[in-house]
Amino acid sequence: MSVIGDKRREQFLRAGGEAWTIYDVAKEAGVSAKTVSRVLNEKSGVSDETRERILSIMRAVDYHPHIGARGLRGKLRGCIGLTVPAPLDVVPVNQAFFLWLFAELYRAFGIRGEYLCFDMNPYFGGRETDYARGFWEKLFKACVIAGPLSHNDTILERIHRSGMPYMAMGRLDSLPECSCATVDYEEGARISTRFLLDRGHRRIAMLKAFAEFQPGVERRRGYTKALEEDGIAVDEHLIRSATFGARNIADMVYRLLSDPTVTALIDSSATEDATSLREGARRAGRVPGKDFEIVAWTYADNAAVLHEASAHVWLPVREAATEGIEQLAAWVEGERSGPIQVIHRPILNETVANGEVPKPKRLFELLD
Amino acid sequence: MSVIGDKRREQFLRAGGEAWTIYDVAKEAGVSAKTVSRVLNEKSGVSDETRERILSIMRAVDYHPHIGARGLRGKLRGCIGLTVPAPLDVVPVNQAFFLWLFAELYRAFGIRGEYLCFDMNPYFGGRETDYARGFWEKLFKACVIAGPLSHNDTILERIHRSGMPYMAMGRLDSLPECSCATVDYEEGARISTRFLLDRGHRRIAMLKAFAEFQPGVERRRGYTKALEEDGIAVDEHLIRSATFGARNIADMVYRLLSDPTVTALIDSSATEDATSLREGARRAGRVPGKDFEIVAWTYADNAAVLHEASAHVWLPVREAATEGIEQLAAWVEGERSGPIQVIHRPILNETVANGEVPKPKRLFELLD
DNA sequence: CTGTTAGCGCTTTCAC
DNA sequence: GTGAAAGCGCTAACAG
Repeated sequence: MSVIGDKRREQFLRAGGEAWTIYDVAKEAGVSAKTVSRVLNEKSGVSDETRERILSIMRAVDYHPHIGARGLRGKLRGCIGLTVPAPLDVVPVNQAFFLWLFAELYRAFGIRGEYLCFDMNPYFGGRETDYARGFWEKLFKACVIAGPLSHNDTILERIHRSGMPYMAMGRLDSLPECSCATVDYEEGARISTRFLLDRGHRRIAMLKAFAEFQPGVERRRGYTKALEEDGIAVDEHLIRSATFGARNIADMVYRLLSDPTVTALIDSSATEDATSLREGARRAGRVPGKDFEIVAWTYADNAAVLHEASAHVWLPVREAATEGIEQLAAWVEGERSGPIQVIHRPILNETVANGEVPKPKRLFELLD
Repeated sequence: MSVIGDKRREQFLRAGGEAWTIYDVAKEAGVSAKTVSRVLNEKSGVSDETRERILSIMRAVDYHPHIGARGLRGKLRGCIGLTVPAPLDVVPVNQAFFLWLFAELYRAFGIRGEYLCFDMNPYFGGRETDYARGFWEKLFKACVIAGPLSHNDTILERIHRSGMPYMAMGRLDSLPECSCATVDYEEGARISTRFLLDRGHRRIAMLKAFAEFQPGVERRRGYTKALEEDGIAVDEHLIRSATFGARNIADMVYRLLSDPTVTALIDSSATEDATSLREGARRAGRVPGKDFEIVAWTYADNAAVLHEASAHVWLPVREAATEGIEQLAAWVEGERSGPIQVIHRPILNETVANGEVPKPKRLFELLD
């Protein structure tokens, strides 16, 4: 039962094709704007008859509230944000992981009709912008921070203090109480090193990623701790930071293995690409799995990134993220409050499947 | 040269941690809000000295304008929208295509610091919402409409009339002047049919997708036109609409080929999955490429979706989309105005590579 | 070069 | 059950 029939609808569209405001609807219904607002926000204090009348006018004229105006007076925000602390074309985001993450966010938020708003945080005018600007500009009602945080990040603390729902897929030493869903990289490095120490190695090299980021700091700390447990001093030459390129990784492996006293290698470079490791070893005249032992890190459960490895350390980042996203959704819905703290432990696996994992592709790598 | 030093910064944060408004900045600078607004919007009429002072205060207190308030008085909008006319888990979106599209949008918009806002248009409370709500709610400054439009879509016309920049990756018979970047499906069907007619076939079957959508309508029209050119009447039994499942496609192929008079098949189902076609043929006791000829459709240039096919029709949808996105970016920047009209012609290719294209995965299909 | 006033479309507060 | 008035943070129009 529509007050304004379909045929008459056109004549109600305002001159110039402007959209209707709450006042237009109110005038049409012969009520005040406040009553329309009450209907809009599903609040009580409106008779069924009035409510129906207003709703049918809204439908007839295709009324939509101005999302910015709502956020101005009320505190309502528009979107669920997805930010990356470092530009997408700089930080290595895996295609499969991105697709997975998008699907998760769809299930948690998209399905409920939320907007999902990406801030890709580019180098804009030569330098990065504030990755949390979506919060400060009052666009985001909640935010997922995807990617490693710089070890001297100061933005996260401001987000944290704002009280808005957020979930970082990484932690920060400087803010242990932050809301996060991640993996304990320190523990990953510790058990990797422990494993090799227990097998008698004393000169253990580590190839590590994310030098300038928190996960890199954690890797170093775990490695150091394990060595200290056995009273072994850290030799700085045995730690090398890899950037996110195959050539660089091969180079770093070559340099580490050129030292003949090195009998073991932890590949925590996070590339999951065996070829560049083999290439580096070959150049150093070393045979992986034969004259040195390897522990390789992987994001895929029970995956054999490198069949020559003695063990694989599985980092359950997706599993942590799934829980974190769920909890963030609950926080947005007011069913809980923050902070979220999901920190999964890496698992060291000595028996791994035989097949090799296909080389992962970065987000903007050529497709097909 | 900052008016407020880093150490003094904290004391300028308002009590309760609320964000600064333009008035706070103005008071701090000893000017009016309008002057601050001018600086914010990079407008002239402010002395260099005043501008610098205001800018340094903004930096010091980390001022960010309220994006909603800007859109309220000014006409500024927040995000570049990405909408799907049908829910993402219903319409078959290819993973590779999605990744490609995201990369294109990143290059066109993300790089400039624009927000990219997805409206996934779910079945919300049992039915689809208006896929253009991001426009009506004044959230989108521009919008890409990704996916097939329903043949009786009425929303596109309202977007068109609003004058906002938009680009649909599909057309609508009812709105030939709409802004779009797409492929001429009618022409694709026409040349497919023409090819088979010229090789002497008279009983040509067509497996077609998107029954309820504009591309489905166009397929039928092209097929019909070609037959009519040769004075052949359309036999309704020779056209079957496939839904987006492998089983359904095999079924439909089986039914079409069960008719022994059928000597040719156009597979415009858009699945790019050869296995279900072969399965259907097998069940009908037919040998593809031997006792019937096939024309298969593909989105990948020079791809052999089906090595038994006599010809492949390549639909350059990505190529069209790239141009469309570029033009949309120019429209947003005010360097041009709408509507965008990029309509690429499909190419019929008789010589195709030998290898087979891997089975494409849908957006939310299980990964790895 | 700078300020004042009004008002964007909504929600809050308070009154009836 | 309903409305009047004020105000959220910003910018347009106009004034000086």
